[in-house]
Amino acid sequence: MTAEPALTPGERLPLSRERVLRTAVAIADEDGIEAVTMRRVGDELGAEAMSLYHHVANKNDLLDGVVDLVAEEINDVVDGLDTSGPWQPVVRARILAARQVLLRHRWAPGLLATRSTLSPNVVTYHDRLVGLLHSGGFTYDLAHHALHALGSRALGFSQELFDPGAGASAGPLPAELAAAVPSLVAMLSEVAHDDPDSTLGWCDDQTEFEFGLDLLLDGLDRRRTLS
Amino acid sequence: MTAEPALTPGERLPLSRERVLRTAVAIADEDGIEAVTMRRVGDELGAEAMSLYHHVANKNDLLDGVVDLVAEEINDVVDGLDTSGPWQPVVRARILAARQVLLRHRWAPGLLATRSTLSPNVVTYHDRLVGLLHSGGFTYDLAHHALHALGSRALGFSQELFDPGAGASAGPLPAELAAAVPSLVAMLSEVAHDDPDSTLGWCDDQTEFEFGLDLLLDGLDRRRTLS
DNA sequence: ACCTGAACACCGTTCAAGT
DNA sequence: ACCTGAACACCGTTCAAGT
Repeated sequence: MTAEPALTPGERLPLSRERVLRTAVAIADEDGIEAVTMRRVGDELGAEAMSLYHHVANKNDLLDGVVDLVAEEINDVVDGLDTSGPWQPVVRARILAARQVLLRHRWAPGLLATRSTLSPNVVTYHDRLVGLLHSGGFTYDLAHHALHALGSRALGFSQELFDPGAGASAGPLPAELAAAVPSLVAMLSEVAHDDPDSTLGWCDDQTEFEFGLDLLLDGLDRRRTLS
Repeated sequence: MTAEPALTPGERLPLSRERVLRTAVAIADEDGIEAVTMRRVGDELGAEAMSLYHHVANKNDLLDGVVDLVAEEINDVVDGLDTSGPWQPVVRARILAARQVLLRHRWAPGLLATRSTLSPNVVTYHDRLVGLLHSGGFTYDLAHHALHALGSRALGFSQELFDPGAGASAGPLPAELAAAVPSLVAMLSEVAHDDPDSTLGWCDDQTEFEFGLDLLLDGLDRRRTLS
């Protein structure tokens, strides 16, 4: 994708940490994160798996680098946003922009969640967010609570454990299962009735994300004006 | 732990799906979820890894079963709670009780997040939650939004991508890194000053969980009274 | 029917050897 | 210095064979 210096046939670009990480991201985008193996990354670069170890310490380090690369992409996007005006629409727009980047890398949220060592670019992202909150009237104490309350939502995603819509799109439930979860059945039928268009996947992820986000941002603003 | 029929020495309890799953939970509690391999579970039961395949379809099925077992433990606990009175303290107590169960299985949240097939007991848990919300005055539409807004918090945990306290407990930051994240440094120093006792791990997970939970529950109650 | 041993395909990774 | 081939330890899983 990026321009490369011309090479005589048979010649190969030297490996580098950067190329290794970008290749890993490309593989994950194409075939999912589980397709990212040392052998596959090597193959894709025309090298042996073992050659990668000169540029990343091990697979864990590679995945840390991949996460950091995605976070860098997020920072590049959100750094260009307008930060003037009241804090709430500014923070809201920032988080929704981060979300757009993650939607280009569907595997990223799951990977983010498993990393133990923290990515410098993820830290930087949160630093800027705290800056916006503070200059928007938050005490640092409230900004701190806000980071925890937002959790992964600060970066634009929320881990859904249970998608109520999964059952709906799979058609009517077996009678015995329906009897076991009467409230969900009642909820499903009413919501489906309200919105008959969305027959499949009637939970709109974006709408639900924004609902939850606004719930939190509204609540935080209320606490801000109380302090 | 549970009473077993007496066996003559050398005799062995027959395997069963239940015993396989309970053994897997015990291993995860002891040594973490990554220690749960087919070979290890077999060993622990005095059987070969391959024998497990007569009771679980494959490792994925085993992990699904493990998740469902934990969710069953949660349901057993929350079903005993008092549900009289206003919805908010009832739901709050229910979620915090679920959280207590998950704190006994630290690996469970991470596993929950990776499962694609949904556990019957997780579905049941959410069914009861919707029931409480509805009888507490929620429309089914709002209850539906509430499930998405709560996300993993409904079950008592929140995936933290970034623990601001991790840096604090690791001692003072290197100067160049501190300069790169000025807002976090300012936040850290102010919050640490407010609460000088908690020198290590100054983010109280339980306090932060409850702060975020109450933010959401308060917001939901406000929308409830508006509708 | 339930369980087993050997084997297979696939990992991440080590290491000595090449250039 | 960077890269490689063979090898090792560990997975999940298949399969034919035992009882």
